[in-house]
Amino acid sequence: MALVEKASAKLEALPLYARVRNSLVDRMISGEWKPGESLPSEFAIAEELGVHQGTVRKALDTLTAEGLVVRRQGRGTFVAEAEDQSILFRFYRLTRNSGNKETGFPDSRYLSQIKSSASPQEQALFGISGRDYVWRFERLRSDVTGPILWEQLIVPEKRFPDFSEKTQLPNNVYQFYGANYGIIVAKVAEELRAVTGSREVCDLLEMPPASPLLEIDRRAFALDGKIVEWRISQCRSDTMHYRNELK
Amino acid sequence: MALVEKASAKLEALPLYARVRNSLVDRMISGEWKPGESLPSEFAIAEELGVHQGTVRKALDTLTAEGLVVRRQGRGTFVAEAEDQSILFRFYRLTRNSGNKETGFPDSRYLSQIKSSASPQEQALFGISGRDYVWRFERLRSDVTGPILWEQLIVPEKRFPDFSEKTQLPNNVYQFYGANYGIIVAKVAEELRAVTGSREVCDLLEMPPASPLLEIDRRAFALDGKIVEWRISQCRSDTMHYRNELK
DNA sequence: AAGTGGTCTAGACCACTGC
DNA sequence: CAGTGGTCTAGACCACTTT
Repeated sequence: MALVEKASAKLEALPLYARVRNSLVDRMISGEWKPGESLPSEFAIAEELGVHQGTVRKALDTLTAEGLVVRRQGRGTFVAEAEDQSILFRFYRLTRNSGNKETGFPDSRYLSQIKSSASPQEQALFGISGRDYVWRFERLRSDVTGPILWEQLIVPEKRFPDFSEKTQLPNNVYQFYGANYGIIVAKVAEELRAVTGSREVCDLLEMPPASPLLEIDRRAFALDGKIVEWRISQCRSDTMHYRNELK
Repeated sequence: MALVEKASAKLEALPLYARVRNSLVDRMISGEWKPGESLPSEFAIAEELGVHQGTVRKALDTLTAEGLVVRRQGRGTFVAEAEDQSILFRFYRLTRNSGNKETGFPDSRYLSQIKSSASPQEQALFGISGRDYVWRFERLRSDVTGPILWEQLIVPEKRFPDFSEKTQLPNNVYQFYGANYGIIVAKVAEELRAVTGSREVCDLLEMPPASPLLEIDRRAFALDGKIVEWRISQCRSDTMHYRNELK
């Protein structure tokens, strides 16, 4: 039952706490603990794996730093939900320019929602074949002041088997992925560019044609390292900006 | 000599390791240890402050996570330099689009360099008065393929007393701040927008007039929490993009 | 009161660096 | 070889949450 024989530990590449961390991640991937559910206590994990509680703590500290679990004193350790660490700042960096009025979380209007075969680029991105399908969503996000951004969202059908033309994506899609498919978004990579808005998008955003827009090309990675979502957004840049803090 | 009486620890708001961390940061701010210099060993700090070595380790782990120190097994603990954690990715997120040819670190050509009184916005930003001065640098950064970005860089004279019209800023200004003024840039906040390039900037960047440019408004914070540099960059967005990874 | 995570001390041993 | 940071165990006590 021990995670590894301690005698062989010296031969292993990774320190013990890192192997504990990995074994916990594996069990999250397998779905043993879904987002929002609690993990066993430090002592329980330590006993199960045959290591000291302090070593388990270090593994859990690592997971906390990675944002994969949330620990609450007196309550327990929980698989992080997309809600935790305030999605608004974790994955949503767009902010109104000033007059910091809270305009609330943006609402989404879906413009289209179709299943189609994966393009070569999508095949490469998602690691799927030409016979596989992807779902493409096109939506317009607005807050009380009006339209903010236009967005195309693409996911591989394989990982979201029972989608249909009627599937309603909620505002917080990452929580939706977690709750319904056990998919934990562990990392997001974004590329930002300034582009000239097409006539169609400018119309949707209620801007003059050829306005400069902030384009965000985002890939969301699941715990297993594979891309589960590709998203291209074009955002008004007159009233909004993208915030980033580097430490 | 002890950091705090342990008896009074219960009354303190912060845990011991956090107070150790803060006292170490204070000494970095005071200039006792400058960027690149080494701190005392864990045991030495522990003895000096009258705490256990494990507590000092936790404080140093925190500082490592914050990027303020770098630890090297067998050698010691060093105040982080701007070079550490590879400046290219820490504070320089601009990358060529594809054909990932390494085009090298961009070179800078200075277009102007003047001292002038602080505008109201600059007074607020830097916390200085209307009688204080700022230095404004305007530069064009290029790599082997040509111009990449135009940039205006503003620093308060107070913190950089012996600047002159002849001061040559090196490419890596943060290392320069550290080595020459003991200023450790602890945090950088950026706001990104898409803008329409002015005729002058488009000319400098060798782009058609009114091209969409990626504008980056950046404030650099020193260890003491004050802003030490304000920078506005406008970057070509046809060949370059801004990369960001959210975890 | 019992169970959880958070802090702090204690000490052993390992791995790496530089003399 | 001595000195550094890195890992791992061990156990005490505290703070918070739930029952």
